[in-house]
Amino acid sequence: MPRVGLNQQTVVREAARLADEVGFAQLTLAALASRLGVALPSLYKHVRGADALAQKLAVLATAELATEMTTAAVGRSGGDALRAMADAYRDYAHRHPGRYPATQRVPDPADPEHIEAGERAVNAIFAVLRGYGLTGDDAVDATRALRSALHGFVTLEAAGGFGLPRDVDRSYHQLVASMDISFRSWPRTGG
Amino acid sequence: MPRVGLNQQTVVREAARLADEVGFAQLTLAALASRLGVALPSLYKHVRGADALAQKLAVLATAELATEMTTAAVGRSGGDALRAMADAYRDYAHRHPGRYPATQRVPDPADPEHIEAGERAVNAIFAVLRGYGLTGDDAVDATRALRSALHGFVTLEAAGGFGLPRDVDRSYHQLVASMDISFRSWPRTGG
DNA sequence: CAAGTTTGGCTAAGTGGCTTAGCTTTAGGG
DNA sequence: CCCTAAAGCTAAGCCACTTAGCCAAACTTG
Repeated sequence: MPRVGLNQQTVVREAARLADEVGFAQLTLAALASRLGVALPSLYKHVRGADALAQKLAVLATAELATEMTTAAVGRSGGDALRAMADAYRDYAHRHPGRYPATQRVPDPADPEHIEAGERAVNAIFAVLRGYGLTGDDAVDATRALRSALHGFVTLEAAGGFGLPRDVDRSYHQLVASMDISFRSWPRTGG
Repeated sequence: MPRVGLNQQTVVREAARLADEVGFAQLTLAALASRLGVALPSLYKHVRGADALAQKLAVLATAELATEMTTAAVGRSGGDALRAMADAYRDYAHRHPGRYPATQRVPDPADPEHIEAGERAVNAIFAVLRGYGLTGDDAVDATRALRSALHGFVTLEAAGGFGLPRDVDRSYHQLVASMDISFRSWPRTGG
């Protein structure tokens, strides 16, 4: 049997591509193996199992998303930065419908790369909020609010939860605009 | 074989209880059958399969949630109504961690009960927004924003996505307060 | 109350996913 | 050139869902 020459990285990368094509929930070791041209159990030489694969995919996707959020906000501030980051966020979810859900997995404390990626994403948001003068507890609250709004919107959109004909892009822009207003007049707690 | 006397309603109700105990993702026909004291295939006399069960559970949970949201807002208006409804929403997700995820399934057009439940939930939100003077396209956008924020928060919270020590209840209240501010000064489009 | 019918239970069997065990063969290093 | 580590394989088992087909309980009706 000629060797295909896989390693963990190639396996995870192909899993990401496959997930984007068929959906995160339909990402299966069987499909991945056949896509890579090996028998299913061969994958276990590179990943510890289905759950570990999802975990590694989470790292990959979180890192990508963090990078795109950071890049979008660079050189901007205030509402400009917020809009750019929010657009980058939703854009990523659109371009990578299979990877995006993976990013919601809570970072594995045993995986430094995962921790780092998660921190980069949060720090990108923190940096934007600093432009609104939000720090400390206020920044934590505002970060949670922003993550909730963006994640919620993107998730509902992907699930087909927005039934009415009203344009979805516009709704998103309104949501971001309303967050901008909120951050300007955030109820300060002095944290 | 003595009959247990199941019907679709008892099956779905027990599924809801079981989901709350073990989690929606761990809700399995095998576990449900053993809980009900029958063999697994017997369930097929009452439900068409695992997917249909999830669908029926979605109807049950959506109807419950819609009722609680509506009840919470009754007799209140403006920020009062918003806070009451938001609290009811998160409270439901806390009390029914297995049912809540089921509510995210998009209503089945072929199931009038499901459609009705979904409409009741949306109408509850619409009613609250009317208190802010939001109607037409503005109300659609604002509804999407509110649903996104609440769903996103509750989902991230349930997933353990809020790592920092900052109190989560307070963050939620801040989020709701910020939505209140947003709705007061919603960027009108004249829809 | 008896007979017939409906129906809610059952067992058996097949599919597809994940996982482990253990073998073989390739590829690379001494 | 041989030896070892690793990358592939097959076989086999587990668990979930699903379908088919049987049997007995309960209801309906004369």
